[in-house]
Amino acid sequence: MIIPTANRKETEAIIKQAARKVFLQKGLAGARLQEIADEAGIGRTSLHYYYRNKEKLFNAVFSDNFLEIKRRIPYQQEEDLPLEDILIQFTKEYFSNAIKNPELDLFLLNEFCARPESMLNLIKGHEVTQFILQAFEKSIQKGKLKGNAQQHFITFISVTFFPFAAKNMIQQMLQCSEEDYLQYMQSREDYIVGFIEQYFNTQIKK
Amino acid sequence: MIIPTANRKETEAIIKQAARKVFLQKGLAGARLQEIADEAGIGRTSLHYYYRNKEKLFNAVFSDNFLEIKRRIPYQQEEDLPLEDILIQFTKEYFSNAIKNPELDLFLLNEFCARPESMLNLIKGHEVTQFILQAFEKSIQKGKLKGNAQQHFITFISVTFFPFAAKNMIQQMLQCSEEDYLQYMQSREDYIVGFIEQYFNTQIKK
DNA sequence: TTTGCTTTTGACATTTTTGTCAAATACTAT
DNA sequence: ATAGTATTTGACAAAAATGTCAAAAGCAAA
Repeated sequence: MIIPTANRKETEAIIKQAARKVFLQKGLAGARLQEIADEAGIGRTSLHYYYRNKEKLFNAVFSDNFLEIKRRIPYQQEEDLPLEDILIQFTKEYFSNAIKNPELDLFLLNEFCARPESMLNLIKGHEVTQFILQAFEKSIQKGKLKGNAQQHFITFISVTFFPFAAKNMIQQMLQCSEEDYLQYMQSREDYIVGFIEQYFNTQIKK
Repeated sequence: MIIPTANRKETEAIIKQAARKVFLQKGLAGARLQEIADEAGIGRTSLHYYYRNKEKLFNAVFSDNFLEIKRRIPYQQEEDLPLEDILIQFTKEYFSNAIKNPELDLFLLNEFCARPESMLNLIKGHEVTQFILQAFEKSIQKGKLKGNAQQHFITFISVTFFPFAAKNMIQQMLQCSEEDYLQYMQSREDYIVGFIEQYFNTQIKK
């Protein structure tokens, strides 16, 4: 009798990491098993041994990323925090995770397009979206914020999520290296905090 | 002697339109020539007759989209307009085009990832990026705006570009239909104008 | 209607990518 | 060391997708 050795899990992890890299860069259709194998430093045939086929491999990597996403989107039910605090807290935790994995965001965007159902689960199982949306609504109801909750919500997602999804685009637009980009993203966290304080707070003063 | 009949151009247009649809939906790697042919209502072999191969077809469609994108990104060299006016003008023209073609934005984002080189040309050939970035810089230099030009630039791109790229994601998050989404985008144009006036203008008053 | 061209079509070839299998190798417990 | 299992490998098969070609069909002018 043989226990699935630690080595197996290790290899699986290496493969998934390699696959992840290639999938994120090239997408499901564009990824080549050979490239993944090379990246993992194993023969292509071994890929089939561990994961019968491309789709299975993709799903394996992907369900991992589900978990990663949930980790990345922290959610604390302190209903009564002021809007500002909710947004800032979310931003901070989101950024600290997203900076480690900027590629994931574009991938997500695509999945929402390619496989909406599976993404729906992700959202449904995780109420943070509704929570933030409602935070905007409440703030408006209380007269602390002017305007439309949905639009504010979209704005908030845009300024936090998009810069990661558009990593390559931004690099090209600002004509900067990856290091510069990461630098921008590092300081962007503080920028966003300032943004929240100014924009979602000064609304009423107009 | 025969003049390339009007019919040829027509067929080419039909093919390109079909190809465009499939490419935007599936990306270069994911698109199948057969599907494009079906979509265009012609035999797959004819595709090769008009455009020798997939890449040529892609480029043909794509250079059209280059034009489309350039059309979509209006650029007038009125250097001396105030920042606000520049941004608002850009936003209006951008929105009027983007609403007709939300798919293009996500496609672009992906291409920047998968084929950065070809995207570079698009940007290089069109100075609007630099123009807007510089508009931010000038405004800061003049003391009319506080903060960092790059960050503001990213914010501006985020709130305009992202909501189109994230069409499906937003639909799921707001749990709304496509019509609702388009509705939101319609009214978002005005929202953004308000946003520009408030945020990129009130910065100094803090 | 014939000539000379363009366009379409289907059969086929090629290439690319994925998937299978059995033999070789490595590993582990007895 | 050996048996038994896990893993790797390379040769091969199959499938999927692209690309080529020549013959057929269409069309317009003489």
